[in-house]
Amino acid sequence: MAIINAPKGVPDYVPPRSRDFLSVQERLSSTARLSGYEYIELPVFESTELFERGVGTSTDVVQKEMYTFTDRGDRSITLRPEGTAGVMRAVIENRLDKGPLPVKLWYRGPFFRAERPQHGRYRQLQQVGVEAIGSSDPIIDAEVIALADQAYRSLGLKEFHLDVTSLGCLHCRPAYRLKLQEFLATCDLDQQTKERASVNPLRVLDDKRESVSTQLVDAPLMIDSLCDQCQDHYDQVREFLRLFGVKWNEAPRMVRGLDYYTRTTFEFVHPGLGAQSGIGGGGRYDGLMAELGGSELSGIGFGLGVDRTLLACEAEGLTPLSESILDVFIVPVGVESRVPCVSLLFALRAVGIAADVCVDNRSIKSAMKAANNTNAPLVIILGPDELSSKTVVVKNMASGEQQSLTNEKASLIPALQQALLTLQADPAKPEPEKPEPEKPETKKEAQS
RNA sequence: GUGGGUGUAGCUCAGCUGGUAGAGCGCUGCGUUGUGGUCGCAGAUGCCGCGGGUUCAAGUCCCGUCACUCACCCCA
Repeated sequence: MAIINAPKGVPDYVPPRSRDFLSVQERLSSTARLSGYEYIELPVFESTELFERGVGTSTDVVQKEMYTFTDRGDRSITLRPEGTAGVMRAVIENRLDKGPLPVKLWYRGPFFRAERPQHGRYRQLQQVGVEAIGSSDPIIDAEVIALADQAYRSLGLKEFHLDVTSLGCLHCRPAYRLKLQEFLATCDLDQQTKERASVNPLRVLDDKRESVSTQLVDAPLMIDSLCDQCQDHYDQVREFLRLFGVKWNEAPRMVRGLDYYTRTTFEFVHPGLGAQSGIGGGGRYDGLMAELGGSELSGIGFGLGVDRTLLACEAEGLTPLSESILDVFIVPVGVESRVPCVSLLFALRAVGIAADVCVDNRSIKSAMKAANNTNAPLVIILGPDELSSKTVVVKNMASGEQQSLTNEKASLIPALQQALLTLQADPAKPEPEKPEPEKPETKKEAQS
């Protein structure tokens, strides 16, 4: 029988790597959760019109990357390619924009873009995002950027950098746009790029092809054409970033792929991912909510790519992010001890100790091997001897030490909790007998 | 949508100008009567991506096809 493959370009995360995926997702979102953002759960499909109007029909995302289909009621539906438009729709529809401001929300989940897959680029991608709606205070721009910066640092990432620029506003950008178009008209560009120059000239600045970029060294930049308000806003954002200790690069040619961005835009870039180096980004979108029929509220937010952030962690050698999903593994010896073992198992789980048990009546040797494979720091052995003496054997897998403890919840569970705390604070070396003469280079290679 | 690369054991890969399919890791068992990780010994596992062609003979050469992958455009 032929096996069925996953659709092109969608990632599977299987153990043990799925643990790291979850850790990345949880750590990125806990940063938002701990920063006053409320969770918002949204549908993964929306009316196609939402993205056409919100993201913009001139964008590549809308023009060629959306998964769009007609449902049974003849409605045009699209799997969401990004998060902000859906959040705005929900905020308007649920009247959150009429309540206390700013509305601060976070979300996570899958997004879909029908692109040609590549390292770090998938047709189903996972993001964690935040949106702060209803304030145009530049301090919130800086706070949002610092939040993303903090989220990455909480994973231990160090090698990323942050690009920041201002795209101006609805007042100063049109004039700049004309100026840029005049400049681009003097350049030698291919047909497709010419079309882009007429529809969305800013995006031409971002072209990485040398034949194009060499012609653009003297192109006018938005950053030099900001109106007084935008200039002031941008100056303040940068001043706050300085005060918050966030390091960034001025990136006047950076253009983001979505039409709604105004003023502050930013992108986090990691060098370890190959061509798809953006691990997250965002910006301010001052006209979006009104465009979607809501209040005239400005907003700012970001989306952080979970898939790419995981790749970044791997590139920096930070994985595995957790050693084991278990605290305790229980090894029964002989059939009579199976039920007592499972009773103990339930008691441990009930107090929040992650525990599993060996099944299939395996030999103690085989069961210990299974225990070792789980990486659980503690193993409990319970057989005929322990049953008759009402004890269990608790083995520290790192040190190999084991001790006999009375099998009574009141004393055993606190003892286990204490042992786990001690191990967490001061994990024993993996191989205390060996002084580990290996060279660090060899070890690094073996890991990567 | 355009271009390059790769498909051989569970994983990473070797296999020369065609001649009966290999390594390391992992896995299973044994060395231990109730103890894993280290060490030693033994063992299992392959439609060599799929279809066709050339040949006495194809993992190897040719054609097609599918899949994966990297890059361009663009993006998380």
